[in-house]
Amino acid sequence: MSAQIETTSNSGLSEDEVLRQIEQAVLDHRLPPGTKLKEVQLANLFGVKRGLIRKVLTRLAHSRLVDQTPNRGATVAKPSVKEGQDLFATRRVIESAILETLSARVDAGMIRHLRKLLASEQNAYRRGNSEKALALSVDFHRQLASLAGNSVLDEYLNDIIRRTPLVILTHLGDDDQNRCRNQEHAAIVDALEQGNAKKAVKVMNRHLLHIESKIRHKPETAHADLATLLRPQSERASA
Amino acid sequence: MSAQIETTSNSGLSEDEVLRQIEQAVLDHRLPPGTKLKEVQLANLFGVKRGLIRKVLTRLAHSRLVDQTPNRGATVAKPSVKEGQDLFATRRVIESAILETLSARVDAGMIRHLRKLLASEQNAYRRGNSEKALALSVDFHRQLASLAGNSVLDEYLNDIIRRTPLVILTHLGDDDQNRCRNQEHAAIVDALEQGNAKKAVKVMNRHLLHIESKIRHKPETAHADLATLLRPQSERASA
DNA sequence: TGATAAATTATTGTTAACAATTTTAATATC
DNA sequence: GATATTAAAATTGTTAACAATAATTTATCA
Repeated sequence: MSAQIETTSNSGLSEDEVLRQIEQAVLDHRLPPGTKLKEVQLANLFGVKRGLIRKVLTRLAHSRLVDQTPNRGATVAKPSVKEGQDLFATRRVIESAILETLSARVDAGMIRHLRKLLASEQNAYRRGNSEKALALSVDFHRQLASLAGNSVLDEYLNDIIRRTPLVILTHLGDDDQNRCRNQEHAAIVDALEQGNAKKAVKVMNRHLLHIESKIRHKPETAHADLATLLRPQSERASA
Repeated sequence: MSAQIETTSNSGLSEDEVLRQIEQAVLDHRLPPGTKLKEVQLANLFGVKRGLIRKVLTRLAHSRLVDQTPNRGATVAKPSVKEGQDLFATRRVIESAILETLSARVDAGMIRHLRKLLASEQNAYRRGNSEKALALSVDFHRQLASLAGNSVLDEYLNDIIRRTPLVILTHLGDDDQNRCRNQEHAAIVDALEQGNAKKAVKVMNRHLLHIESKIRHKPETAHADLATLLRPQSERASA
């Protein structure tokens, strides 16, 4: 369990800051789904009282980033396949709406801003700085929402962004293939610059579907071979 | 302050139940925006300890139903005009997506279910039972989301539904003109039955725009007439 | 009489202690 | 050695008390 620790030794963090840091740890793939979040441990890590941690966990559970079970504590959420599919489908709806809204109000300054972001993102990829690239990819989507100027869509997109890693890590694993494709970000900005909302939306849908289409029920092994199952463990490993 | 009290005298309510009741009071227009929510008072009303109320208020604040200010307590939220506009615009996005999703999977049983709901709603309007009609109108929207089967869209719609009264009461007042028009609900179900998603979406947009279009900045009186302002109060009243 | 300061009350914020439940480790039994 | 039982430790849930802050009331002064 490795939530980032940023704390001053004599005074603990605020509730909001603890919340933010745990959210960021999820986003950075540092907190895998299923991770047990123990109150006393977190309180010690962040240099705060347990009461504050309990408040933070309540909020995280309310946002569905955390599963809380009575008397058993909190774990990082593990969304089902259906939830994962629903989340991505909803993400397509929200991101499309953001692009349509943004397309109607985009100006040269905004395009410049987005292009700068893209350049940083490409640079991070080129240097092989995986963490940085991930953060900038995420920020690209956030910036679209922010520039679109609808605070409710912004809010929901940020909610979705926070939950997306849980789906990916639970069902697909931490693999570069399951991340944003940078060239599609560029194509979205191009379309926005051309005032072509339809095209932007189309690229965005493709962008999300490249991950979404991989989220499915894993077929059960229909009829497990009993002989294989009953063989001693050491023999099984070499089979 | 009149949150509904449903409690057993010897044992208080669960956290979830207190949350639900406060949410319902907002939805029923019983808790106007700006209402002060005092912890000790709520604890007494619901027969619970103050700690539980604090948890509930945290959750309500996280959902933006409540504004919490440090050392000053919690009040029922008063969304700005912009937030109100953003919320309705987002509502149109979400409800449209729900209808599109539902249209692709609707069956005769679902139509029957919706028609029953419509009948109850019409009945309540006919009898002049305003509270009941409001509840059934809200439920209509919820049922569309539930039948559509995307849990994330469902979640967001419910969030929006909880926040909508705050916008309406803050900016438009508690007036039947600011409620759902029942015949539009019927038209939506007709369109769904005909497999006409486009039509359903169109009616829904009109349905929401009839309220949304009234949410705007009230024009400031540009240049107050000094003579009028300085006139004694009694003379002013008759002018 | 109105404005300001001081006192009192009400409310929110925090805490450590204890209760309740779960998990882990140790011990006993077969 | 495997399983069951018991004990101990860890963790979560709750609470009342107290601290800190804000709101209201009362007293004082010009």
